[in-house]
Amino acid sequence: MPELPEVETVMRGLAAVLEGQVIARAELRRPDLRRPLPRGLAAALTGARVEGFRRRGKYILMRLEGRESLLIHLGMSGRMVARHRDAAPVPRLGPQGAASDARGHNQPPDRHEHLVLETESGWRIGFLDPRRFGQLDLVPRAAEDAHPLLAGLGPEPLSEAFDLAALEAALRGRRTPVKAALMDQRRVAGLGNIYVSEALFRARISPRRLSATIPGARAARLLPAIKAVLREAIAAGGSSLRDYVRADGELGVFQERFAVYGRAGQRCADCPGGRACGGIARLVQSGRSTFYCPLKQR
DNA sequence: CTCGACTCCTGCTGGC
DNA sequence: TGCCAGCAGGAGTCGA
Repeated sequence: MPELPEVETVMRGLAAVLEGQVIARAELRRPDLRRPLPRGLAAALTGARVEGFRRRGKYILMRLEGRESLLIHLGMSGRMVARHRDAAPVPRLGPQGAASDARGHNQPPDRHEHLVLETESGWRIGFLDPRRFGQLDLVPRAAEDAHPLLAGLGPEPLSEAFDLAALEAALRGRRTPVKAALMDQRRVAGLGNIYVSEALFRARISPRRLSATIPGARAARLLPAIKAVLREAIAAGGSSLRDYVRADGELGVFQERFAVYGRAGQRCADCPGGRACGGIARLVQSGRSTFYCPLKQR
């Protein structure tokens, strides 16, 4: 589910309620997600003060007072939901993210809520992940970036270090479609299926074009396209399609500004006049849907 | 090394 | 109405 903008938004929501707070209680409700969770996870969280957060690619790092950080990956369907004990009941999310009228009280615990944190100040944070593609781990603070899940990640696309030379280096010489190269977290960290499609549309580059042919003028268009679409999506609170909600329960709204993602058959924005635009096309690459305008993207 | 195919898991949607 | 194939924002593993 979540790509960099959604992860960034979730992290900010968590920081707003957890920074400086002490975790009074931590309950792990199952021993594994896709993989076994570290033993002692709940014990390590209980009683710890949360010092701060940072994001690396699609991973969130929650720094605990002491020697460890909690590493969080939301996978496809992971959500973090923060609620204060004094708040009014929050309606359950139904299909399409629509709120049902179910009352918050006396509901059975959500069977997909795998970790629950409660702070001394009354906040309750649930980690929910129906598909269980997410990951949680404890990582020594002194060597966060050496964690196996983080060590191989490519540059942060919104960092200054991610400049034209860095993008070209990531794409140069690769004989795979540029779509796949940009999805590869070892090349650039944080892009996923939505924002790759959107960035390629903005840069007028076909997702089928070989990565090796991008360096040069095309990379010069692609770099600002990547940065802009990510920045705009963060400003919009991410994109809410199915599972994703912000930690505060609000929905992101960037999905309303998708130019191509999920819009097969529709006309793309300001397609050149004269020739008939066949509309936005959908194709499958590496088993994932790609959306693009065959006329504008070359 | 590099690739695509397959796999993990649950839930929703759309077509019959 | 009910059933079921297909699809979903991710990423590790495997074999060619």
